[in-house]
Amino acid sequence: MRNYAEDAKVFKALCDENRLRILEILRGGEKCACVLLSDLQISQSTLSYHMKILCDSGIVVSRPEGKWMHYAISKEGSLRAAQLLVELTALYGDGDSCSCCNA
Amino acid sequence: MRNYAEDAKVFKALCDENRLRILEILRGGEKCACVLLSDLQISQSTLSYHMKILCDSGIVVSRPEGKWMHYAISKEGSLRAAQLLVELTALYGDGDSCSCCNA
DNA sequence: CACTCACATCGATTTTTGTCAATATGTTTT
DNA sequence: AAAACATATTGACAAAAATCGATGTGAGTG
Repeated sequence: MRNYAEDAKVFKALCDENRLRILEILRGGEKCACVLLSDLQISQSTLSYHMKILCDSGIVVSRPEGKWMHYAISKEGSLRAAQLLVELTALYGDGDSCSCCNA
Repeated sequence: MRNYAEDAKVFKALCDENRLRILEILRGGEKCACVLLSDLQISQSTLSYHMKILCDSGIVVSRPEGKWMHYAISKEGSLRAAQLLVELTALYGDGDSCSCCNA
């Protein structure tokens, strides 16, 4: 039995344009919030909001260092997300048609 | 240069509980709308709305047959989605830290 | 210890998404 | 051609998500 709400959370992280932009930046390696903020046209509170969603999904991990926050793509989290996607769309059995209507 | 809106569309298809339930049903093979409708506690118009989103994402394909509509998971679409996820989270270069703050 | 700086949280607002009933469209059957 | 049926679309509304300014929190600095 699946927890659809939990599964959906992972993909919610990926369905906002700004969060995809953030990931694009993080693909180059770990970045601190100030870099992200200067690259995106959003306010500081909005960035914080998005980073929370990305971290909660497991795709991004954070590392506090003094008063700065560093963010990076999590290889494990990304892999889990990709595996989840594959699972959710994998056919099982022989996948024959239903015969409810066109019988 | 990426089209984030287009990329996001794929994942939007996966971030609603009802759409994940629909996919779970379709994993067993092609189904017509009436089967989906009877399995889910949603109205006919709501089902139609969700199917449109799933089809637009490429993850599901539809096949009209007379007055009935058959839906199935698209292997190609699913694969593209999984590849997209991998791309969007793939690190490039050596992925070293930024040195903007903690210099 | 007061001050500053970076980030998180809160409250309010706007935008987007999901939902349904009603209606339109298109197909089959009589 | 009309009736019946399956699905799509529309319009209205409710719920959720994104955004920002203001404020709170906690770490470094003078």
